[in-house]
Amino acid sequence: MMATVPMTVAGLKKACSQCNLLELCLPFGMIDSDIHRLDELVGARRKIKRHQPLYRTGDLFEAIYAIRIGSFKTDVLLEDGREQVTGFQMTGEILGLDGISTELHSCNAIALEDSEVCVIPYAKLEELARVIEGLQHQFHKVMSREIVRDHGVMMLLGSMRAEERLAAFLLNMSQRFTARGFSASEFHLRMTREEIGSYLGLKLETVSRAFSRFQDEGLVAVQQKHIRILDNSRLKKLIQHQPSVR
Amino acid sequence: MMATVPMTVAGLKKACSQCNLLELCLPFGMIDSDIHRLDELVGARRKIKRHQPLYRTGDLFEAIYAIRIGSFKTDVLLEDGREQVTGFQMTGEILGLDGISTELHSCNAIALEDSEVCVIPYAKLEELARVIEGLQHQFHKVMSREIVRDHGVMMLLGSMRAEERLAAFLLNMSQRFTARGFSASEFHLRMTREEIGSYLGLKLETVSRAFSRFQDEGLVAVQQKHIRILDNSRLKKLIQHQPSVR
DNA sequence: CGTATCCTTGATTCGCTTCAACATTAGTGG
DNA sequence: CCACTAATGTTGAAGCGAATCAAGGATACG
Repeated sequence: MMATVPMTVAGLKKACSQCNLLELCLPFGMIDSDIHRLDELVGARRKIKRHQPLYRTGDLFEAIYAIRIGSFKTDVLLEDGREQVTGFQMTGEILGLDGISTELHSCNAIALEDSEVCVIPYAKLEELARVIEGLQHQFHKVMSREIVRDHGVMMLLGSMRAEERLAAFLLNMSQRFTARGFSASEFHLRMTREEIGSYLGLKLETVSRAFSRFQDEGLVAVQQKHIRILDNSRLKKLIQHQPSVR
Repeated sequence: MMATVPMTVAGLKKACSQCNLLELCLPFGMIDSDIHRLDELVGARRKIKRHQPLYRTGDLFEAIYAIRIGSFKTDVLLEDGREQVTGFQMTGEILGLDGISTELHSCNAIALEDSEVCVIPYAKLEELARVIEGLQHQFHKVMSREIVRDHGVMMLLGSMRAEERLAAFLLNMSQRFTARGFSASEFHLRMTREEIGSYLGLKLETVSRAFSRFQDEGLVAVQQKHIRILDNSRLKKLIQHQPSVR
């Protein structure tokens, strides 16, 4: 039942200890000697083509995934067809934590571009986490970080206006690109206006209009999916400033 | 630094193995022999008066909490004063998971009524989870469940209309009261209209109006905080039905 | 290179918010 | 125990922000 993971999928090359995403991924903060012990944890790699699912709602939960290359969105669908994007994930981030609770995945994870993930069999993770203190602690931190992130999105959806939401989204993307060694001020969004809108609780037209207004006001330069942030500090102010001074 | 927890606060009476909240709380699903080993985990009890915080944003994270008596809200505050309620918690539910990620709490947990919690020192929890497989697994499930719950709230905030949100909220409360052996159709809300509104991303007036409309249509009987659900199935339909059939 | 997808922009509509007044309940102290 | 007062809840009218409907334009992908 818990046999060795097949080595066919993408070959079992080097694992965590050789990976350049260390500072972003699960092993972040672990000591070197522990990280070497992780190499046995990552079973195989899996390539996912653009627009293809890594997993779907209802799929049996067996592993979590660390993104090596590319990016994903996660979404939840309502019976009547409404979609809510619950997050966008970039390299080094972990997918699949939703499945632990019921042993079935509770959302869809869709690749936004051709991507590759490390498959981390969950049973093996729990086993190793019982032996490697640092791994246990890091894993808990990853889950907790996801909870904190979700609270931030609730704040966004529940209390912010359209332009504030988009500003928060852009600053968040910028910060995450920076953490990956890319430019903080210039980047390429992998998702459509509709997906951004779904994530922010807005319609795609509203997202488009907000982009245009930001452009008019010299906050950002927008050319389709290519974004250049021109005035970071004014974007930040936008988030915290009440519209009316009351 | 990690000395024994003082036994003064509320005395160290019997712990998990004697508790009647087993099926709802952390030990859910664990085998009896393991549950007995949990008794050393729960350090002390702590009483929190109505409107008082169990912890606040920025507080050092040292423990998670299981609610024994009463109920709480968690919220996040923005610099400009805006509040987002991120959840309401009832007996058996776990508070404080947000603190693991940075070792500082990232939200406020406020008692909605006079309440009592079991203090679970986090260091001790990690330690025990390395030895008791069932505890490890249960703890992970609790965290994952929180993530899944948060995704549900995002769906609510991002994709639903005011009446759908309130219907979803009422059904959720009903289901949780049921799980605690209370009536599914009649219960007392501990939170104000403003707090419900903050949670649902609505103003208190909108919540009040939605309640009134539900009452007019015979879905529920509302008398301030006392709620009686009259037509459960119609409430459920409300959530899934698109307003327009297109 | 052609076509489907994605994006932008305008006009109008609609749902929720805001502002305001009043009603009710809960909490406090005499 | 009752009177008083603050907190909470209800309801109406008007305003506004985002959704909807609609058309045209740019891009990217097969």
